[in-house]
Amino acid sequence: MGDIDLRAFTPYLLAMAAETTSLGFQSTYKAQHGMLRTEWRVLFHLGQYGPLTAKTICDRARLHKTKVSRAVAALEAKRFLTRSEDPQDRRSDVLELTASGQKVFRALTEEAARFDAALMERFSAEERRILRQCLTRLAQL
Amino acid sequence: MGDIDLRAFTPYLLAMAAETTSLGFQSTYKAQHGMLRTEWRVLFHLGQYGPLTAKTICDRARLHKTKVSRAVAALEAKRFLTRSEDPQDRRSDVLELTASGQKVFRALTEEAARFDAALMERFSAEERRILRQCLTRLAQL
DNA sequence: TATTGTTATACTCTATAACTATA
DNA sequence: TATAGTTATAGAGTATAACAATA
Repeated sequence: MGDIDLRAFTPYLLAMAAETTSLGFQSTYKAQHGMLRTEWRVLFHLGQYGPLTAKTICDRARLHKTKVSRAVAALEAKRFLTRSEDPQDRRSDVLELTASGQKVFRALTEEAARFDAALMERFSAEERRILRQCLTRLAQL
Repeated sequence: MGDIDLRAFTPYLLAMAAETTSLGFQSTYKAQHGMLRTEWRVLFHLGQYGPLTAKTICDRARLHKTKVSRAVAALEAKRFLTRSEDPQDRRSDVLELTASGQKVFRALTEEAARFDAALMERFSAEERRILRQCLTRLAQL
């Protein structure tokens, strides 16, 4: 060996690309709305799919229940969501975005779409298709 | 908006792919050699490019001096590198891998090459080329 | 004055175990 | 017994400021 360059090592390249691209969007949800990454992911799922229990968010977002629990508490403190008792299972609460939470969701999804479009602008349609396909498969290992 | 899926958001996809692919290789340097990610990166640069000062590693690896400082101390404690005074600048030490450090470097680079080959096996030559090119550009933003 | 490197501090992120209340 | 959710704790990652020694 000895002829490998770290810049040719896929996990390294992925980590660098993820770090670089995340930083830009991070400022949108962090600086503008005081949210952490997990909070934004939980807010996104509630905005996109409607009222859900924490368990459902865990399954769909592939997040551990402790992360969701803390993100939900933080979003509740910011008045971005409310809880109501789940009639089918009293261990769970159904979580729902407030009007304020929905407003932030819309602002963030719009910002995300703009951000992604700006990122992808530098690639051809073919490159974008292959990039997305490769990343999706690597993420699902 | 509202029609964006988080799985179509490039920074999210990159983060997922990076996390998934990193976990596998992490066990190699962590479990087998007790190293953290930054230590492996510093060790790699010393193994690949020979004796360097901390400053040079900072520049080449794009790592902050505090991270390099702590990684160097950890690698020194493991007897993977030694310091010697830089004749040109007494603020710096020249860092050099020990025989033990070189052995670990060779083992890890071989393992990295195998790991990468196994990852890329599922893609065509064209897909690999485009993936690498896209990631390199995204990492350099 | 500026740079190299170290130490201190804080915050984010990840992972796990232990606990509660319900099922 | 098992599951939904909470709390506590520790380790890892990131970022910044302050400092000592040297340039």
